Amino acid sequence: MSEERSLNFLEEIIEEDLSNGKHGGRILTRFPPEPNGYLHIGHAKSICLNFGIARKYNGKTNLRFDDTNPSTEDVEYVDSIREDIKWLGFEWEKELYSSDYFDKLYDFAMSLIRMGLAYVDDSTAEEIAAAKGSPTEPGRPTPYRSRSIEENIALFEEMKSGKYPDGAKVLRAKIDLASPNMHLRDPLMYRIKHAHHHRTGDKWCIYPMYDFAHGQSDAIEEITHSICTLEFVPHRPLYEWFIEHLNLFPSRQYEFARLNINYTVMSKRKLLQLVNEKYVTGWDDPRMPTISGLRRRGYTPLSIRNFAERIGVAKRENLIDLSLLEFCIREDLNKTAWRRMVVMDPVKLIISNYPEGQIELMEGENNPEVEGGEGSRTIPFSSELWIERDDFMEEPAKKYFRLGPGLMVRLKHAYIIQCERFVKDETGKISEIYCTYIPESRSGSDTSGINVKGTIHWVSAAGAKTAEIRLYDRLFRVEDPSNEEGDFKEYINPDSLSVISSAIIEPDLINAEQGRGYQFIRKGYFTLDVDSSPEKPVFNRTVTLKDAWAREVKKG
RNA sequence: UGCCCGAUAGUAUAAUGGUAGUACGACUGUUUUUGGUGCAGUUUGUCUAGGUUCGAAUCCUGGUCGGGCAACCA
Repeated sequence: MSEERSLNFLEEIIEEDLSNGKHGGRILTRFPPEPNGYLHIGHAKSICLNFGIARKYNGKTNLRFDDTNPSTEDVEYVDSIREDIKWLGFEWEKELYSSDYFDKLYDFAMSLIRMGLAYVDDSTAEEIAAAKGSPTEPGRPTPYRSRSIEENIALFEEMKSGKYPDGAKVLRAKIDLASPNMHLRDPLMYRIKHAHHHRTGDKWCIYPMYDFAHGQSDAIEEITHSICTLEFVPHRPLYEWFIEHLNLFPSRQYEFARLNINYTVMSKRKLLQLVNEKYVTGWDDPRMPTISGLRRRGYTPLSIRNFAERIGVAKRENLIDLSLLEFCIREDLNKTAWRRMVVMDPVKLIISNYPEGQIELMEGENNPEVEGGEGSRTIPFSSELWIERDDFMEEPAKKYFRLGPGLMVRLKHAYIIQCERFVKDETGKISEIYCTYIPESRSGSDTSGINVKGTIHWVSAAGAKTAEIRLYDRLFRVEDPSNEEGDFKEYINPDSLSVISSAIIEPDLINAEQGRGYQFIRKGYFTLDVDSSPEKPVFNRTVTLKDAWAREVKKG
């Protein structure tokens, strides 16, 4: 293992355990999603942590679906979770389900009852909540706390057999109603839920609570390091209480701070609202921070893994700059994306000294970052071209390196041109720009000796194809929507999506492949969307390029 | 006003009693047939008040601030 990067606190714990010979040097972690939604980038952090730590220390990682609440869970989610983890580049040792352990868990509950450490309570949810007291006042026992062991056994069996309706009874651990830790005030172990489970069907009508399932599941699998997020810190004493009293394998729980990124939200509940209330088109909307959304947006597994590595792991609350995620995807795509030319806001450019009707085939390397360019494609050139409207200024600003009356630029992969004149339509909008080209300046065999400051992209008008382009921006207008007054949805960015219905694309882009990143030169990184058809390609903008000129303009 | 967790540049994250460093961002310069990339550089920080110590970001005490905990959710 490389020691270049310093260890995070979890790696320190593990190295210490390893040097103490704990568990015979065996490391087994687990990733335990509840299949009630799609995975998001926060889960990606956890996945990279759990799988990454195991990989680093020659251990393994189980995938365990924490499916103890049938009313919120579904196989649709199981499938998407599996796909997302694989896509991120990780392989699990075993695929398991908390529901695999329902029989064992039931037996565990019975033994606790026999030890006098659990009881059936007939109180309503409200009564139990009221009797729990408050953080500053101790709780009181309900009348059912003193039931005999025999009665509890009989009642719990009846609960299991389906004799009672939902909510009629619960099974609680008998711990300490005065504990300063609310989680220890006789927590619920089982509730009655006559619901169909996506794996166990109708076999059960009682289901264990998280606290009675998670630690024991870890112990059954002999998980050595059970890594979860900070909100479970107060649950840890309970996790240990069950393991201790049931005399199980001593799995240990460790907690880290969950990921937050600015200008988005990161809770399944909120993401579900965005989907259900149609603020986005689905879980995989490219604006969503879900793994499937990021994938569709054009993010690569490597960029997300690198991101997870760079943000680090600690126990303090954090709000990561979106710019770091963007840096990570640019870093990867810069090295892998194929360059293409696309004009999004076109204006006609006519080269008056180039033979009308002539077509010349230019060559453009696919990837200048790689030796050999990963091959090349041909780009037709002719006397009529489309260029970007903002690559021309009637009255050029200072430090403007593009076209303007009398100015010269290079057409990427082609010739240097000089602007002669321009024409406006009746609305005052520039409709045509006339230039002359310098024949000796052809790209690759330039003998003109002329140096120009600017290079612009273009597409030949003859035979030009079009595509729909979807430009995405941050989903929210504020950095931390969850911490603002009122409903977080009030802070949605109304301009998070803008569509260019017919951008002009160079001919080769008709052959664009699904899953590949493209850099539209000077514009950004793009990828083909699933909505594409052969007649109508659709591209998603993954991220813009850094734009020093835009910053210059902004500064005034 | 109980218990628990935390506090280092704008944002993250190191330094584990001995030179406060790294990344992103921002800014400068340089290279460039992408105002991209690359390269070089600049910028900004230990919450606070005490204590221990030759020496404290680090250990101790008080305070302040932020977060979590009283779902038949996970």
